[in-house]
Amino acid sequence: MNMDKKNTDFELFLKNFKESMSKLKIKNSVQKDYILKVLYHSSKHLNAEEIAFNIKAKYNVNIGIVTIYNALKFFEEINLVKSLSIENNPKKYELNLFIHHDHLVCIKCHKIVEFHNEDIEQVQKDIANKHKFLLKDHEMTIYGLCENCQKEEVN
Amino acid sequence: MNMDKKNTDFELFLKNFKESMSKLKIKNSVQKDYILKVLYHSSKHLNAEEIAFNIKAKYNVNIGIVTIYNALKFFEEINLVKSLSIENNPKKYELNLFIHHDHLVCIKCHKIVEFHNEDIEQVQKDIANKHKFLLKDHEMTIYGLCENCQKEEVN
DNA sequence: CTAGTTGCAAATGCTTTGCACAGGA
DNA sequence: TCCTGTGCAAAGCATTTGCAACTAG
Repeated sequence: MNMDKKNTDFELFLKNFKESMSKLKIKNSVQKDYILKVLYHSSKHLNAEEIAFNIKAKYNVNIGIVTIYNALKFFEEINLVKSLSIENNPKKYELNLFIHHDHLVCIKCHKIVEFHNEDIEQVQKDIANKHKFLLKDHEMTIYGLCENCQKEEVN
Repeated sequence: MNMDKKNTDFELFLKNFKESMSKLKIKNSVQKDYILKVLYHSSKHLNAEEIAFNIKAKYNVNIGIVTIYNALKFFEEINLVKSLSIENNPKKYELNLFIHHDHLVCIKCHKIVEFHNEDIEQVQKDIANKHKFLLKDHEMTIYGLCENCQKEEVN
């Protein structure tokens, strides 16, 4: 996907989002637009500070960290964003637009790789049923050493 | 398992633990003993404050919260204890003595149910291999509403 | 004796809250 | 205009750090 295509896709997504908000009588703001824009275009999961930093770096716009937290909380409530907590690090956020996926995390460099696995999707249903839980979501995180960090371990 | 049996088991476990520490030239302390005792006898996952509270309640012994954190960190390093972070709540700890298991968490009452599933154990290996990660561990947490909380939802 | 442990007080770091003000609808 | 969203300053809370006193070996 080239950049023009991705930008157009984003504009479309943003337009839809803003229309939905209007219907729900929720105010739009440029701050929310920028947060979504950065999340949309980021290949990595970002924490609140990184989102603010990226907006400043890419668009030279300052957005208060409180606003970022407020917006992320709101986005999570409406299920547009998902968060991921790894150990004691700050929460990382990503848009929740596509198919459910889980994460592989390198315990050394903290690189995150996404994966999707149908067996896991099925197993979660069986386990929830067995324990009479009404399934809402699941999170699977595999910890290990990525290829690069394995090499460095040898040194 | 009756209480006498469980206490005897614990005494044996503690004896072994202390001997291992001695061999490694690591000092023992009554504080660590109490922390292990509470974790051993708890059916639930406990956070640092709860561990301190339980030691006070059951044995009328005061242990500084810093000491609890220090000990838990040490226990995690030697792989005797595992921790579990759920959303923004304080980390919960459990002894890591038995077979690997994962968790079902009720999003309403925060009840935690443990489960073990061989498919998940196998799938994690396949995924780690596929992405050339050296597998260390994994965590799977299923979120849902437990039986009781589903009933309450109706009201 | 002495190196490692304890635990108070203070610091840290992420996140939330209180509130005055700005800006969408 | 009215009401919600923004964002500074301050608070909150789990956890860590600095360090003096203590203690196991």
